[in-house]
Amino acid sequence: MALSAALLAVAGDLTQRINDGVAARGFTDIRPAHGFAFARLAPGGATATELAAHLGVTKQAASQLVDEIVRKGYAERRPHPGDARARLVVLTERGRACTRAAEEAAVDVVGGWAELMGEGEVRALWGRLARIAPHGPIKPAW
Amino acid sequence: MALSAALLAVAGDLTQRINDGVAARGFTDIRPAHGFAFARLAPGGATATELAAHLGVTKQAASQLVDEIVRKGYAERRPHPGDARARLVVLTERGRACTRAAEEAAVDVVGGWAELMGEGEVRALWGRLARIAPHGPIKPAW
DNA sequence: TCTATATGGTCAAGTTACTTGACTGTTCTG
DNA sequence: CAGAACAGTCAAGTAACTTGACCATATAGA
Repeated sequence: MALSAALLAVAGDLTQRINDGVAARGFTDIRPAHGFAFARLAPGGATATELAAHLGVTKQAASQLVDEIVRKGYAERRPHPGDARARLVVLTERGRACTRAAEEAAVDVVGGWAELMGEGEVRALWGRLARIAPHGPIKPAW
Repeated sequence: MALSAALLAVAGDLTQRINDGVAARGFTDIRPAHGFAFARLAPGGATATELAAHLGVTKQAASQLVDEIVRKGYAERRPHPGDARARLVVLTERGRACTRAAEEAAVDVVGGWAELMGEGEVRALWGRLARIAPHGPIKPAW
């Protein structure tokens, strides 16, 4: 159970720091959940239902999240080529800028880890984590 | 950012599996957050304010959580020896049984990891995590 | 000691990020 | 070309928090 707490502590700390870094770069109106949505949208966009599956929430919740990021100018809805029911959600330039800010912030934080334990160790840690739960839920379950 | 997602995936997966294991052992009316509260209460109890600090929530939220676990029979409030303002929250036998169930479930899950990557690797992983964010937030920040 | 401030806890109300349920319009399947 | 499956939306409900106001006790300073 201590291992579980350690994992949560690291995940929570990292998420918080990245969010702080993103806010420090001028994007103060978004939450970490939006960042994980951006990650799914970045390579070519996605539908609301795909986003829902990625985040582990209902399609209604995903749709609400899309409403919000569209309203705030981070994404836009386009007609889906090849499926008239669906709408493709794609990032705007602002959305891509925010995603870059998140990447920068993540590099900063993980760089701090590298000072603590060495670059190779960080890579090894990453590799092990990726093998344990490759399709685990992104959102918290509690 | 992929590292962040991997961490969250593992933390979420582990938390979920432990909770499922606890439910399978007959404790179906609690959430992971309660488990983290139990971990703080187990060695001699704690006040609501201490619990709030441990979980990273307001004292009101902690107090509500205590109300709930008291109502469900997992803990009880006692007068605090040496501070008439405070009340010491201690686990009941049911609370301790639930904590043991959580430990068992955790052992099961982490045992699965050991099959995947070896016992030594799991220990190494644990050690590194503990060094990265020894006082990170237990609760999700998003 | 007495007073001022800090602290532990509770009560009440408000907020937010979800959920469930019902519905429309479009696309697959046999 | 009917009927099931699916993308999306609208509306309402809910759970787990939050903020704010308050009381009782404790601690520190004059």
